Amino acid sequence: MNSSASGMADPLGGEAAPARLRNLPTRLLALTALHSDRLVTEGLAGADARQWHYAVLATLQEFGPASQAELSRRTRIYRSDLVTVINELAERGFVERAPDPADRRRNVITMTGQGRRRLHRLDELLAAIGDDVLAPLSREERRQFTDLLTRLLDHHGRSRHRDA
Amino acid sequence: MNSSASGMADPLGGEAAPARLRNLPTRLLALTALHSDRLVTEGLAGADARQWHYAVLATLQEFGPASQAELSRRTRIYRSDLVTVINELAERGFVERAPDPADRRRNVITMTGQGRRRLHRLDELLAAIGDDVLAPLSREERRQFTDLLTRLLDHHGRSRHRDA
DNA sequence: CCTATATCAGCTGTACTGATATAT
DNA sequence: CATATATCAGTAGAGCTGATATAG
Repeated sequence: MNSSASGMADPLGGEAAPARLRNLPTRLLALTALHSDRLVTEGLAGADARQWHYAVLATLQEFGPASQAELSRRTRIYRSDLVTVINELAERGFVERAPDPADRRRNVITMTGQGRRRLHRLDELLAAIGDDVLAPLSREERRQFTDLLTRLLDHHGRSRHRDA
Repeated sequence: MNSSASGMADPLGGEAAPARLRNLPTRLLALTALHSDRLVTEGLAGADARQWHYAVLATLQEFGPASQAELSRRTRIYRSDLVTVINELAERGFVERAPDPADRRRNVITMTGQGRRRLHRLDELLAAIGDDVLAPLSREERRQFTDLLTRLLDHHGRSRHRDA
């Protein structure tokens, strides 16, 4: 009656998780983020967009034309993945890619007027999705929540673990 | 070692992200979770374990022997993936898989003594990792943080998934 | 010579879907 | 027949790595 006739992990009729899991902060964080990501991805997909599109357009808006390498640094999108993202944005007329005459290794990515309009549309969309994700929290709690996340991120951003 | 000679997205010397991204709650959540997941995965890998192992052992400890379907419902691990997880745990002697004589569609999964010891070891490990992830927060802030996450999860659990 | 850039090809692990054999 | 279980095969997208051609 409930659901799982295929290999599904019980969307609807789930039984209770053990206390160890219910109270594990890292797990709560992972599950919340998973759900949030899903809402964001679905919401953007409905407008033929992806998170990475927004990240690139927002960066161009704030810092002006930039090379792909710079966009990579600011958005944390891998340069290899950025190629595709810029392709998608260029196909849709939101950015233009042109070789940099001053440094011919680089492409200069510039946002178009359409891209600017697109960014504003995505601003609205993401605000709505954010409201949905944070729905159960009061305004003050939302402030708290983003503040705590920012502090966690800052802390870990300073201490990088990469090597081994 | 510090920065990008290959296709890397700026481990260390990243330039500032635009305000739109720095303030986007869904993005903060995603990045924090990504980092947390990485610490958890690495920490557990150092002990030849995975998050799913812990979820299954914790469930068995709290609710006793169970079928794979029940474990799937309680842990949210897909049944198809549970097969592998149980294999791994069984190989290591932490659980036993036996056909259920009362319902021969089922396997009954039972935790062994070794499994119990393993669970306690992972409890300690995860507590240490959690401390690491939440390091910059005071005890009261940690409480707040997990409380906010729980409320978000509960809220959304009614519509899409279920936990409790 | 060494480094940075853009691009390409590919890997890994996670979440998820679909199908099947078997049992109830 | 309809449903539940365990298993297997496979997909989609994210995050990441390595290599290469080219430019500084």
